[in-house]
Amino acid sequence: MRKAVETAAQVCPVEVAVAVLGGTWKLTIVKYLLEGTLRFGELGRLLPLAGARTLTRQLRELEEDGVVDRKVFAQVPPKVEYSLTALGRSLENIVADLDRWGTNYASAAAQLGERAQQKSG
Amino acid sequence: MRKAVETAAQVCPVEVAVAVLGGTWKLTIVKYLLEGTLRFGELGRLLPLAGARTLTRQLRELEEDGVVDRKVFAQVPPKVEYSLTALGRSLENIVADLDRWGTNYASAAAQLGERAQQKSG
DNA sequence: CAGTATCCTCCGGGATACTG
DNA sequence: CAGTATCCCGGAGGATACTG
Repeated sequence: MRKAVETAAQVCPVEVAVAVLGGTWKLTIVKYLLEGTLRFGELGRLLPLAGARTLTRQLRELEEDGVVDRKVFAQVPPKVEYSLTALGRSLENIVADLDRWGTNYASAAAQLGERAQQKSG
Repeated sequence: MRKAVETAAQVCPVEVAVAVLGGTWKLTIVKYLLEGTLRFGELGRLLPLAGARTLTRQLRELEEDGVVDRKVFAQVPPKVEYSLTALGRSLENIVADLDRWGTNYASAAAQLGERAQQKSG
């Protein structure tokens, strides 16, 4: 259990959830993996803005937190497959809800933004 | 719209959700506000680990992102009330799900931890 | 009471170069 | 292909002192 998660556990269960899932790219990774196993390079192409080092770390943390499973094939060229654990799959509804909320938020925020512009402009 | 949120919007709706809700304390604040309006000091007492400066910033960001509403009473001693906007209230189910997931995670992680201990110890 | 101002530290995340 | 090593920067979050 990572330190951030332990601290969160002292506070509130929802805080635990954000400690595990809150990193940049993490929930998007989970969202993609919900559709099936992916190799490292495939994830990289799906997330063009994420660097290899960052992507690696996010995946390692998700692995350490028991959300994703990492399978290394001992071959040349190397091949590593990422998939969700049962814990990861249990996020399906939450991810779908957050996706809807985020979509809705984007349009709502666009209107907030317009009003803010009228205030300041 | 905060920069972090804008960046997230370029990536995926779920990333937007974590950009808005991902800060330390934020979802816990929302969880408490779902039960009713709270004053600044009350939130502070509910979150003893959060400093005043941090709490203030989280609340301001939530306000800027249209999740919470801040109402200042022009009186001495000062009084400020925080409540959820419609956007904030729309998080009710998500917060409940994350709370359940976090609770379940804590017990599942305890067992992962035991196994990890057996590996490394 | 509800903050602000100032300073500080830690670490997430990115850029680049290199490797088994 | 799937990383690691190294360096760097910005920003989140905390401690303390002060204020309208």
